Amino acid sequence: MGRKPCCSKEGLNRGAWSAIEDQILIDYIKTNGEGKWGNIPKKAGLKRCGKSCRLRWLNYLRPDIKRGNISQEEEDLIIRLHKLLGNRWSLIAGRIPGRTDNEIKNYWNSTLGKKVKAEQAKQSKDELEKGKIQPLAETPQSTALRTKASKCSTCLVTQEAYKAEIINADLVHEARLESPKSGGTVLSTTSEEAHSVNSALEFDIGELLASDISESEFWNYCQVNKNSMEEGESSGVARNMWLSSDQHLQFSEEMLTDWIRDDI
DNA sequence: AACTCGGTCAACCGCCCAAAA
DNA sequence: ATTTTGGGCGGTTGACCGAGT
Repeated sequence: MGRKPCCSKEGLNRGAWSAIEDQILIDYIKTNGEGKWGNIPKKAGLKRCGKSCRLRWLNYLRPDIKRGNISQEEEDLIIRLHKLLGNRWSLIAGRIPGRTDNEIKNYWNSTLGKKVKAEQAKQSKDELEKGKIQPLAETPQSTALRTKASKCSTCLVTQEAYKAEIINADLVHEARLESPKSGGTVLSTTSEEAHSVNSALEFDIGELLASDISESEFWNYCQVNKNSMEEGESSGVARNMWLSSDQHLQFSEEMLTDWIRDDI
């Protein structure tokens, strides 16, 4: 039963790839194409496991990989996408041509993450000094949303789950709502409880990310959601939507008026 | 010159899940 | 229906390098 193992790990090379190994892999893929990584070591005569071949090709040898420093535009995009998607490096990389998930992850961990953190700290400090904002712990909004996203390429997000995420404090683990127009995701969640909620209306995040839905479609979703709210809940949802969309969505005044009447 | 330290990045690890058998 | 694997992912490691002392 099951599949045969792709390769034995014994007797395989590890560590840095040599130029000769690189050339063997390039030649093989030029002739046979990508995929079937498990077969490559045997067929190409490489003493590497299939996983290692795949990684080497995708992160280094692929012809469409962009070399050189990350530009300012790319950096801005990475920051925006990270804000939207969290540590979902492959998704971020998918939207930055020529850059690999590994490269972006490394860049974030070594440079960008610290930079963003420092800027945020400075911004908070400035605003605090100007009296624009209350200290975080005292701000009622600070508990509204946590925006850490996690791996959810296959997770299903339900309307009910979304409600649960936003409204029920016990279930608010991670939720986000962003504009597809801004190049981000619509909604993601990792709440186990929320996942277990049944609903007829399900959204596959992977599909949504790939489908590039329009803002009006997105807004329709919000309207449907809103209409299913109990009295008194919609304002809370609206607030959270507003908070989460503040920097990314360009909702019109009319759109928002109905939602944020009392709560902000 | 020798050493330490911190940053960078390629490569590996371990997990998850869809697909194959 | 069940077991097993391959592929894909994010997290982590460790080699390497340059700056500072």
